[in-house]
Amino acid sequence: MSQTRNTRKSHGMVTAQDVAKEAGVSLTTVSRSFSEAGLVSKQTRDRVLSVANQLGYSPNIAARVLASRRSRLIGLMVNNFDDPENLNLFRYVSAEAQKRNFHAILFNTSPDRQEAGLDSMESAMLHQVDGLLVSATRLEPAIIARCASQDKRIVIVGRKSRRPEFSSVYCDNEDGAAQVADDFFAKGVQRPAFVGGSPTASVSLERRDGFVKRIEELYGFQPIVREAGSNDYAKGFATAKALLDLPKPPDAYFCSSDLLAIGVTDAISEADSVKTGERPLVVGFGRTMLSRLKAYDLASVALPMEEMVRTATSHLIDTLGDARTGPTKIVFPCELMSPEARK
Amino acid sequence: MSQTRNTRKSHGMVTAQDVAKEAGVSLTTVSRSFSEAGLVSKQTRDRVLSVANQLGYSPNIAARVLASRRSRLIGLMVNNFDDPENLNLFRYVSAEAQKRNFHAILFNTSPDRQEAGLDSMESAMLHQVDGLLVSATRLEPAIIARCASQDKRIVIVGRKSRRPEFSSVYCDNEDGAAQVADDFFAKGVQRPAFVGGSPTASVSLERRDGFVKRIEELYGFQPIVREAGSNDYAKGFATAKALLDLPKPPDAYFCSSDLLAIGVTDAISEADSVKTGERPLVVGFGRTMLSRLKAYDLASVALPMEEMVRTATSHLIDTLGDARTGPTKIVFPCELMSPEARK
DNA sequence: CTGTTAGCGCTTTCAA
DNA sequence: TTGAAAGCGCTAACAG
Repeated sequence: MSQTRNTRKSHGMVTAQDVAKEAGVSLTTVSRSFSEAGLVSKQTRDRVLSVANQLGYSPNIAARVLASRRSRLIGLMVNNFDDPENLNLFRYVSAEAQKRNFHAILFNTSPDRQEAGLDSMESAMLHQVDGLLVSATRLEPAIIARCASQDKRIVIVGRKSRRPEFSSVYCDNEDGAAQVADDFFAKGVQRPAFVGGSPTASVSLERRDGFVKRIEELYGFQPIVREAGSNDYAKGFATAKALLDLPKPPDAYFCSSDLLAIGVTDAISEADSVKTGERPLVVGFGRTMLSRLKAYDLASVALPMEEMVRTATSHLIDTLGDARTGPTKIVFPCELMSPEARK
Repeated sequence: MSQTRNTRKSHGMVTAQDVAKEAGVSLTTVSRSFSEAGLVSKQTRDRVLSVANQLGYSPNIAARVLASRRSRLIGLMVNNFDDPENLNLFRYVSAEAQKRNFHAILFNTSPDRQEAGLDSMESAMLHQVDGLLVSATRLEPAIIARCASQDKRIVIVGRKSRRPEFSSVYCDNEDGAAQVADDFFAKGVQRPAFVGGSPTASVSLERRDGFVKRIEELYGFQPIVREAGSNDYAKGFATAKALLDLPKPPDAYFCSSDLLAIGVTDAISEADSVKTGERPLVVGFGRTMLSRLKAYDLASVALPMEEMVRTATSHLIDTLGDARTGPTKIVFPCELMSPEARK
């Protein structure tokens, strides 16, 4: 190979080669000194590291990825940017990933983007993400196929995966919803209603199904069910408005998220029908910051968001290595909490 | 070179080489067919692309990054995961980046993480991010130094950069705050107060300074100033509580964020002193979802979040190429809006 | 424990 | 317009 260049490459980047030369060891030894395993004597390693430090060397990730076929990058696919709670997804995924020397690369798959899901998936693949964390919502079949074909490890966080090939980490949405039904029943609710978010979002569906099922068991009839269309405040508001116009409006609303519940609550506060009569119950889901606002002080089903997200992230990272740990489901419990409950 | 392997590498990945062979062209031509520029005849290109497609080829990003020294990755450094508004940062950065075939890689620099700022910076460098988008808060000097040394392009979004070497895209926080002062004055407020978030966050400081300055001009004295400590609901609540216990509590609160304002409002609602007298004014900043909640219906200074974030992102991407476009400042106007104002 | 030797898959001069 | 060749900087067998 023509060594027409001098030690420092034209780009001014110090390479492992430079360090090797300077420390009087081989390139391999430098490489090894930078990988965790103890393939190198502490003595040599220390020297290498110190020389590297002196020279201002740091390994080139791209080269590492190319050679090792591992990127230490996990793709984070998210499509809901309306629910404030999703901020916690970013927070804990990034925190947990970084703790383990991984990083999250963001894929916005929200439906209002042109090149949504599948394209993101492609990009993700190209970026050699080691694994994929998919937030709550439904995956398009095309995407699923694409993943499967690459047998990338995928963990779905927030909802149960129907596809057996994916792991998922979630809370027991059905059970949480059933608790609400029980509560309604115990409180003598007559006309229970469910207000869901996006009818394609599994989380919302799971909560709906759990609720409907238990209501049927308890009451012998189905609750009123409305899908707001998406998980957002205005939609919750509008949906409740419509419900309040019914001849006999519901006397209790179970909403598939706190965000919707806030909207529903506000609609109720405005309604004339309510000002005269009894105030209907409203229960949300998530026990997020929103449910804690004093002005609402909403009953809500609590779920261990941080633990869920961290678990999902570390589970993903942990199982990247083993060819087949097989898809796993990790379930966390939910618990309906009244607003007074201090946490 | 020993060609001991067959066409398809052991890893089952189709390479540009494979495509070249199959299409009867050179590796170079394949590469060129995949880069935008028209360095290749339409005819050849089409053939290459079709063959590639047939073979299921897609370029390996790591190799591309290694060879080209460009990653099409922008680092997004964020340290506030409490303010729901920050979700919009993720939303619009990722949307805008993806639109331009870039991706955002997330760096959580929140102070509660051990290996916060500087380490993230290191990682960012290693990941060969082409540029860095830094959200509103203050940058540590060490980080600044590190960036400068690599002369990476950096854009600060949400606040004015004090360092001349960085570009920033922000709204005129001082002016927005001054508008609030004017409003207070016009409404006959007697004892104005400012409630800030983190005293190290420039956004909060800019808003404070703008407010204090104008109040002084109008009133000839300084408003009461309190720093909640961080931009979060509970802190806002607690701060207002303390203020309400003063012998002569403020009759108007300007808060550096809607989140704080909500907390302040709730504290006020609870206070005995208020139940009897006049209800003090509360004004927030951002005109976020929170300020629109009917239960609060908060006056707030509106800022063009989407435009700001998108502009910052595309400005960053646009200026990656040119060695020295020189740091730029792009300012958007703010406007105080009363709750009634429909938007 | 350390070094040698091949690449990983792509971009990029330089020549044709 | 196309191709040949030389790496980008690192990892990973395989020896020793």
